[in-house]
Amino acid sequence: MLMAKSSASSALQKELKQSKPFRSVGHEASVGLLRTADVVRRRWTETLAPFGITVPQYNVLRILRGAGKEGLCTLELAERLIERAPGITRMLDRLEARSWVRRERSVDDRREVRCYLTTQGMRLLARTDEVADQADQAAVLGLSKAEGRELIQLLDKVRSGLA
Amino acid sequence: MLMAKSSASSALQKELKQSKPFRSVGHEASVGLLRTADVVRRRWTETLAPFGITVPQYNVLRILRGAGKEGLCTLELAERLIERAPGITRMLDRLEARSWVRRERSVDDRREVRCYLTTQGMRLLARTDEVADQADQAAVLGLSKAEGRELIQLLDKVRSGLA
DNA sequence: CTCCGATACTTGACATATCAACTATTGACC
DNA sequence: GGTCAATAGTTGATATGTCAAGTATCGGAG
Repeated sequence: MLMAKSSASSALQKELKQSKPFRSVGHEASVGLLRTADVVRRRWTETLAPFGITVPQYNVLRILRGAGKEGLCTLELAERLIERAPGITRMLDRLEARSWVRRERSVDDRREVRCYLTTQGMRLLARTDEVADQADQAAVLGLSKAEGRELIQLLDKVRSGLA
Repeated sequence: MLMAKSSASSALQKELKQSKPFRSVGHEASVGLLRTADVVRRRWTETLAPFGITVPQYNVLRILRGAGKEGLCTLELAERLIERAPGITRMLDRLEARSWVRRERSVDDRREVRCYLTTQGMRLLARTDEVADQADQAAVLGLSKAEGRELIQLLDKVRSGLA
């Protein structure tokens, strides 16, 4: 037989209303990745909106919850968020102003600023847990559990290839 | 046998220095997706920096190139970028100031603003084409061609599940 | 102890995104 | 023809990211 399906104009190509097919597998994967992440991020944004926090703020709070009593310093937070320090400083300013985070100079090394989740911050996170689970499930709604695992592994490979 | 590997603390879990495993496949996929997109975006940002344009600007220019002589109106651009109009207006302000884009009121419907790529804009894009291909390839460096296609399909499913 | 390079932020300036509110048109209904 | 809701954009305010430049502190060499 000549062909089973070849490149019968992909789903993404239609979404973008492109007349031409993608230049390469790499290009389509790249565009698809950014676009899918935008969709997932948007869903998370909606999920968190009722609580008055943004997605990056939520990530910071969750990381601090994971850090426990010892807290984390600003640059450690930046590193885990794959982000530059300036943005973190300003986000922490806002989170501290709303009493979800507490900061203080480290005694050991006075250059460091250690950050902790406050009790109020913990209460806020606790309230989000239920809807957060729902948003997670929504992200893989179209996938079987096996496909979900497959996706996770492919994403791992993409990141390690770019490292 | 008891188990082959179970959830032997995932790659992502280590990247994030998390002591606890992810709550669910959905959660890990969700986090992995956002994180991988950040990495890919960063690579694109570096690739485009020498040309003095950002990733969103590059996307707008490419969409306008694809639109050809008829151009596109602001909201059509917004729709293809999965983004709100306000951001587009301001980005177009900057692109027009740099002479890569031209805008004019539509004659048919004076509410619309039609946007076109200028000759200078085309020249700029032409110069980026080579490195753009390289960045695309880098994104799937860790993947075989078959895995690349697999990833594309899984991402399609995620988006259609969230639609 | 002092100087000096490295480290850990912080601040300023600009590009992106988002929401809400406002202006200009359009098109449909009466 | 006039009213009015819907459509297309723009503008203002806030949050996020990024780079470049500045401040405070640390740690080691002399």
